[in-house]
Amino acid sequence: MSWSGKDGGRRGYHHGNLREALITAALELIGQKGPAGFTFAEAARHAGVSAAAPYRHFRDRDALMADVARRGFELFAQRLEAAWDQGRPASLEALHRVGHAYLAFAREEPAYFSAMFESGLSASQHRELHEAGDRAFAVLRGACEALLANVPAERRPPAMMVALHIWSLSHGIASLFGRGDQARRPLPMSPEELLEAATLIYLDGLGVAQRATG
Amino acid sequence: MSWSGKDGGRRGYHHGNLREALITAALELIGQKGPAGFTFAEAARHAGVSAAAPYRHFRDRDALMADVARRGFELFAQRLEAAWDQGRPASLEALHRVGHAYLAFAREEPAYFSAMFESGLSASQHRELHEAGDRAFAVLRGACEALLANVPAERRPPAMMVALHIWSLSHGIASLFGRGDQARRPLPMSPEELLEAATLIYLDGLGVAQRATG
DNA sequence: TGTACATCAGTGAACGCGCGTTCACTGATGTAC
DNA sequence: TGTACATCAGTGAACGCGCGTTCACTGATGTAC
Repeated sequence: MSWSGKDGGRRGYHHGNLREALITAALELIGQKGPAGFTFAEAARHAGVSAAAPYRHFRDRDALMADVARRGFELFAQRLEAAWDQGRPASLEALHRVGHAYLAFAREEPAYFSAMFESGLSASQHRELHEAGDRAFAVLRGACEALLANVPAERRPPAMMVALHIWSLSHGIASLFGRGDQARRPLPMSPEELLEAATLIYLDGLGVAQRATG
Repeated sequence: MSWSGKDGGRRGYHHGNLREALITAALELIGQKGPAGFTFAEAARHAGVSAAAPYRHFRDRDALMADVARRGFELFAQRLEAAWDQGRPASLEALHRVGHAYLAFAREEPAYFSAMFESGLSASQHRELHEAGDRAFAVLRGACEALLANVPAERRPPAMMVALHIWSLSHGIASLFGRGDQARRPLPMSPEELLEAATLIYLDGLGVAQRATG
């Protein structure tokens, strides 16, 4: 039974919250079988509803997938934002927390992660999806700006570039080693350690690590 | 017509090279519609052959996909190896070439790239796939060892870690920005520039950039 | 408070479709003698 | 060189299946008066 309710029986002819139930079902299926192994019909079955019912809420399978991905990006942005916690107590420490949050999201929410990055949806065709992705990136970018704030202007690297570098690094580690559904390759160290070490070395190369800790 | 032959007609009852033709068809289909949008039946149709014919060459769809991915890793390793060119004329320059080759592969061979990294095949279940992936990584690892050779032993970082860092960075950039099939997000600089800058900064942080150029 | 009515959110039957898979078969190819 | 035979690599028909989608329908809910 996928729909909520204490008594274990449908409350009536109407489901009550089918839209949410379909999204939950989609997440379960994507988590189990990857973004390809999820069909409109099976999501309906999971929600305990006829195959025609989902059409009241989503135009087609892609629309449902896009909504899952959008929610994923929003949850992702929230998690990163919470980890950043306005850069307290120090921006470097907070940036490490953001990196951990990135990896934690990939590990704990593999279904969202798949829908966001591997579902084959083109962000250009789904405006809200694109915007939600931008909001998540903006958190990382804001963090990098704060981190660089103490660097003298004449030798301050562009925050945009730094944010792209750290995003790419985090994403690469998450994709290659940090997935929850299947450990892709064994590592001599944890993904978290790998990311933290790389971040430190990179910031050292920028010459901002020491300052950022102060 | 997918099978080779000058006259444009099947040479006879036998295809002659169906195995290759199926792999070519799979690559076309994956390139067009992603790793999910490829079926055994459609690959057969592309090869101009009945739906039952592929079973003479592959146990099932997954076996064909795994073979595509394995070939992808082997081609990938060759490209990286050629780009490295034994570290000539200097290891840093050669390492940049390897990075460019990584991005070029993702852009020019999106079908292979998808099959290798996004097809949902578990490397643990396909030994040859795992081994082929290791051979590709070994090229990068060898490059990092050469790059670090001039660093005094007491402050030399582990080549394994450096290779993992650079692989992750390259893979992240390729996944997020460098795909040939769909430009995922606009960038203020090219993926190549982004990767090259990150590599330089990172190596600077390791304290090996200057030595490596010499 | 009750009633009539509009709207909403489901049902379930039906359809065409393509896929995966099996099967007995047969044309083509290679080889032993 | 010819012939018999084994093996290989295809065919094409058939099957069950699940999916996507449409449709007229109907039970449930909300609201105007």
